[in-house]
Amino acid sequence: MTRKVGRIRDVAREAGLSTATISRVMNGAGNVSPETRKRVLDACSKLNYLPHPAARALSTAKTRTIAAIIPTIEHSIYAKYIAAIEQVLADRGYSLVLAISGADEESELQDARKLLGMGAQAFILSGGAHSPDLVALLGERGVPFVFTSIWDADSDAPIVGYDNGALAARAVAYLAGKGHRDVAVLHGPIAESDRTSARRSGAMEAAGDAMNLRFIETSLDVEGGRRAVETLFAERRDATAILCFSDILALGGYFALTHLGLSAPDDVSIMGFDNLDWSASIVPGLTTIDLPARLMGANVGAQLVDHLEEGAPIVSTELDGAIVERGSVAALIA
Amino acid sequence: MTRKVGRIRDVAREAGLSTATISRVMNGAGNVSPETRKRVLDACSKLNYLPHPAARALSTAKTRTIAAIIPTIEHSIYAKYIAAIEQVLADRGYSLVLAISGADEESELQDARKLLGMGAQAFILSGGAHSPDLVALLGERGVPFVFTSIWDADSDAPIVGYDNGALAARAVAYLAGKGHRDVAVLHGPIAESDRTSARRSGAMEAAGDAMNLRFIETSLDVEGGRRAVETLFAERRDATAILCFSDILALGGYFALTHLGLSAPDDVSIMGFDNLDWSASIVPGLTTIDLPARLMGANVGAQLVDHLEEGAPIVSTELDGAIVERGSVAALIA
DNA sequence: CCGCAGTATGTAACCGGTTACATCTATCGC
DNA sequence: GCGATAGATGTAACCGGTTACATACTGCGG
Repeated sequence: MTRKVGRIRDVAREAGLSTATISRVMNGAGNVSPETRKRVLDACSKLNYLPHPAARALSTAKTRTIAAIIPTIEHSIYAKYIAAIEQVLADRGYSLVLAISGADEESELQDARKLLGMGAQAFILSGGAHSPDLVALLGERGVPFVFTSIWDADSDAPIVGYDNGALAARAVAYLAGKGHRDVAVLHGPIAESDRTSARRSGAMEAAGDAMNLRFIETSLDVEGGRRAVETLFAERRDATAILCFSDILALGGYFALTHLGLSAPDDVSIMGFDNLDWSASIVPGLTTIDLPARLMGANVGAQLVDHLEEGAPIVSTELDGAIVERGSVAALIA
Repeated sequence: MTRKVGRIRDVAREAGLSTATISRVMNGAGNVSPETRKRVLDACSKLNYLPHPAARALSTAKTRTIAAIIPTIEHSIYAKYIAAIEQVLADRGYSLVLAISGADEESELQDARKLLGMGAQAFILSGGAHSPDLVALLGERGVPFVFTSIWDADSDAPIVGYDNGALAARAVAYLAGKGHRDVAVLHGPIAESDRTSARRSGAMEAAGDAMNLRFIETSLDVEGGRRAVETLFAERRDATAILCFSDILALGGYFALTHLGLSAPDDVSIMGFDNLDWSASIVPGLTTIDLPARLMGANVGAQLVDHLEEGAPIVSTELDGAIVERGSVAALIA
């Protein structure tokens, strides 16, 4: 009934050798004569042998599996980032197990427990807000983990990410440099992301008294951006620029403007955050902050593999973002 | 050095019982007296015990892990679908291992081998074009798999998906009903997706001699859509409608129109495929075909778990799409 | 008072690899 | 010609659970 899959024993019998030799060939280790190696490989392919992963994991204590827990996969910025992780892990012979926690610390902890119970050897976490139990759980078991998408020079835990506050400040300074004093700042739910609050603080600080920032919290999707901008303009049009803490919101902003018969940058300037792939194609091109999502994924993936394979230390790394200027922000003539 | 993690033996010693009893409690099976159960649970939490996944997998031959191989994660339609799969698997105590194959049959086969060697108990594949070796590999090992995103009533393998040809035909018929005769059809690289060719055939068939379809192949991203539409209008404007086989392309199309100073649906009608979440927010709202990505993910995930847990048969299921009418298609007055 | 059924628990074989150690053979230096 | 050494291969313990089977104890009917 159950189709018996070949075991190492069968290969050994087929090749007339011991299981130890088969194992040596499979792992490319030890001294094996060329003829023997060939005999083994022939037997393997004849029986279509694939080592039993659990058995191997049991004796070596290695699963070659790394877990990532993200709040959502439905924003392209995460998709890019996950794609980069998957790619580097795959190149190194590792697998990515994914859990989507929905920005809830408690369910993130549950996910981690499950993934641990599935053999994950390392964890990639998003942001810096996590249940203390989670950190304790991983620490206690000696499972390496790294926080991503944020930067905090004082963090005890390894971090690979960018400084959200500083980048937001840079965006505000950029707008200030273009002569904008009144800017509406759109962002997603603060409660759901420490990145959002970091960006808010950074923007606030950079603005100081010289500028008038108006923060608007909305849902983190295109419709949220659209609604916010429509509401903003329905009330009173007192902002010369709209800074969106996600390109997603900016896209909604464009739609709102179209709907109102207005357009950027003539009627109002608009600036994003993320540099999603359509932001160069939209008309006018969206001036935004490029986040190194891909680089971040590749970096964290490579570091974890190096750590697991060779015990290399995980070094916290601050990645930089960059303003990419396109046509959506006007210079105000004072 | 290496922090020893508690084993079942340690729990047994701590509780003054045998490993068999601990195991029985951990798995909720067999007859265990209430007091004993409590003693075991206390010992577990005291030692912070978590069963070793590989050991468990080795003796039970179950890893509670399901693999999905997708061509890319960077189109929201896949992200939605993956999110749905992850959710249902997580609810059932399963994990999702993800591989991104980039639409290449050979690397898909490699991925599958790796995932198999990682303990995946079932596979979720995209589309119907796969290496015969892949199907053979899975079949031989008795690993269940299902194709998704397509529908083929004659397929031997289990399929959960929608009929791309029929849906494209429906879109064409819809445009015909609105009086359109000349329509440009934008799509991604044919070589990369059997869904695309299915849609082409369906559209062609529905059009027959009554309509004049002009197929344009472009890269499957916003910029690709934009370029295609700009080129189209630069040459000669002979189409009254643009049918995009992905909302992504339609978005680029909108941008192109804006760039050219034109607008839908007055100057040209535009229709999409996918019903991505921004398609209701764009102005004018995009008339498109809603694909049941979420439902598909949930269905295939649930079926595979049921199959693995209870041996339930996997039943091929055709899911339906639906035209959602918004404002981007004009009715032509003949 | 005996035997049987049912419940609770323990014993140990087993899952399929890896690998330390043992064994055997061939080669080399002197 | 002999011991030392290196290379090739085999033996068996071990990784940490699960589970069939054995055992011990309890209560009940006859």
